[in-house]
Amino acid sequence: MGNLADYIESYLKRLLENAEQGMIELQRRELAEMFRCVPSQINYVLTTRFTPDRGYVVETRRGGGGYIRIVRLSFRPSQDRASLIEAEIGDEITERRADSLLLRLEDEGLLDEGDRAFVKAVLERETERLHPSYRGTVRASLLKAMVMLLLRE
Amino acid sequence: MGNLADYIESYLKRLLENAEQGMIELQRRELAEMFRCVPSQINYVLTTRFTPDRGYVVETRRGGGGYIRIVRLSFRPSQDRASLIEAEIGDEITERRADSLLLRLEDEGLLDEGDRAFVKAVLERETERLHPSYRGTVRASLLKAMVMLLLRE
DNA sequence: GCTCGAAAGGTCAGGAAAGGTCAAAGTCGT
DNA sequence: ACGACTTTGACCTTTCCTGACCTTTCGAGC
Repeated sequence: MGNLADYIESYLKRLLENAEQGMIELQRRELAEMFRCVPSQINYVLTTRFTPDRGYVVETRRGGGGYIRIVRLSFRPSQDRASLIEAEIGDEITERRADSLLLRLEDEGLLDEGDRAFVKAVLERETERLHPSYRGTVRASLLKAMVMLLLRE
Repeated sequence: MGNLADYIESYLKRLLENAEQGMIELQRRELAEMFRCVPSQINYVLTTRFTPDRGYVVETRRGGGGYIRIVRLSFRPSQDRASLIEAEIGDEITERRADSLLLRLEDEGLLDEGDRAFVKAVLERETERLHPSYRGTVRASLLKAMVMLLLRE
């Protein structure tokens, strides 16, 4: 754990711990100066460490007065769960597999009947008019997004 | 949030909050003097932040006794959520309009910062690898699905 | 009424100040 | 020596702010 990216990561996480609302805002250039590295190193840290899968969202703005904002999601889908969802769903999924995944989540008590029905209905409605060859991937995107939102705490 | 445009934006929004009928009227020159900037800076703020997509309408009049009027459009009206969202998003949507809509929902207090950022991030991630000609429709599907899920309850 | 000048607001292009991207080079563990 | 991860730097895009110049409206004086 001795490289620069790790130091920057833990510095940012420390800031986040102490931040109200689990959100910090800073400038890329300043941070880079602080760690004496090129600015693009900051992007590297952000894209490898502060991803939605790991429970973070990064928003930025360019131009004068630009900034980088890191939000720590209140729902932190546990590492396992996030990667499990990712692995289970993948880049595309059939309707049958989507259904059975939803049923399984309901069985495990992670989703209630109403949520499951709602997600199922949205999946059907949003995919039916699509060209068949795109349904699988869109269904996967939709399912991942909604499940992530529902499993938050 | 450290630049002039942001300060002017939040000043105007504060005025709007306290205004009856969600409408304010002011003079460009005065406002510019107040913030010690050139008048055209006001136009910049108006065209970038108070757009119809974000839920505002701006009317102006030149000449003696000229003015700038900003009206805030509110969602709220009774119409049920689902059809309102459907109407607002439609079959496809650009990234810019999606951002505007999310900001508007946050403005209205229907979404918090974290949820907005999360939805924005998912839209970007799930959309970037797609063929450009499909992005608009997939983005619309994802946005509708997530917003409905978040506003349900 | 007309004309003209003053008093609004509008437009646009350019420079400066952020942050973004990508590929090549470097490092490190196995 | 290989592969994965890290670091760097050259070049790109977006956003902000200003200033020079343009258009519209009103009203005073003819």
